[in-house]
Amino acid sequence: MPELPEVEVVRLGLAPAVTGATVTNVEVFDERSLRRHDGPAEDFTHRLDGATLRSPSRRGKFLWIPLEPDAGPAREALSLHLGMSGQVLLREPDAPRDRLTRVVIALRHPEHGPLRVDFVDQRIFGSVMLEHLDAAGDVPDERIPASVAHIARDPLDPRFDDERFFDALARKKTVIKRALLDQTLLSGVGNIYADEALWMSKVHPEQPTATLSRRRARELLAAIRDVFGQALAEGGTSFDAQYLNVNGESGYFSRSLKAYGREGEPCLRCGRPIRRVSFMNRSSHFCPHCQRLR
DNA sequence: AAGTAATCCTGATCGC
DNA sequence: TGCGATCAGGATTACT
Repeated sequence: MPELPEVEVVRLGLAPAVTGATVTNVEVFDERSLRRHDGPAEDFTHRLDGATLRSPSRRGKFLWIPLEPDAGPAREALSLHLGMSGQVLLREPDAPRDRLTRVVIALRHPEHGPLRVDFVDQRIFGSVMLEHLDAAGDVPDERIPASVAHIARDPLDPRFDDERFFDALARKKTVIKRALLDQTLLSGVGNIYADEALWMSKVHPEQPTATLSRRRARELLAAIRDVFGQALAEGGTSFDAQYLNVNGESGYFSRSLKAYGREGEPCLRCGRPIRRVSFMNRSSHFCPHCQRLR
């Protein structure tokens, strides 16, 4: 499932294609993908049609493309969240559509000509919407969508405050994996990269956050950045401008996973079998030998 | 404040 | 061959 690296690969792929392009047509094939848009599909279609797009931004797993305003700072953005199974595909204008395409946005770029942005989503947990951009508060001139306001910065954000994150962990009365998945503490981490970062830093997923030493918390945060960077590097190498594959399940990043999905297979450090346990209605994969509760 | 459960969903897979 | 059950879970909301 798409987490920060996958969403960033989408952003990087979209940037040259959409920046400065004008929307020439919008088609909604399944209104459920607009569930989070405040208004009917026609409202979405009419407001987006004719708009000129700016360079896309991202925080955690949230992606948005500001619309060029008549004057002053951008006030509106096209927001996308991939949910569990969302994909964004760049296509030629007359290319066939994937069966699971929910929304199609046709563009004309001043240099590259016409092209299509297809939002494909099997499980429809993802969403597309138009929403307001508001001042972020802590940084002048930074504007973020309303749906992102309550999300913490992600660990690749230069303004992410490491010490503040450690302080929050020390105060929390919960276990570390739950904290990693809490997007208000830090954003961008999902089930797969949580397991990977915990394995890499040898932290047990159910270690209470308050008992994690500052030093181990620091190692864990470094591991998150490592795992993200590695996935980004892989996504970068297999990136194709015509096809932005972000399907994590069959996706390319799975090649280097050390814990997730490896139940019963030998731990790549100690050789003992990786265990899988049920946790928060999902799965945790970890090495019971390397990752001890302390 | 923390944790649980329900909600939103469909395609792939598996047992019978 | 087909059919029902199971699984994959990110974010949000409503409760306890």
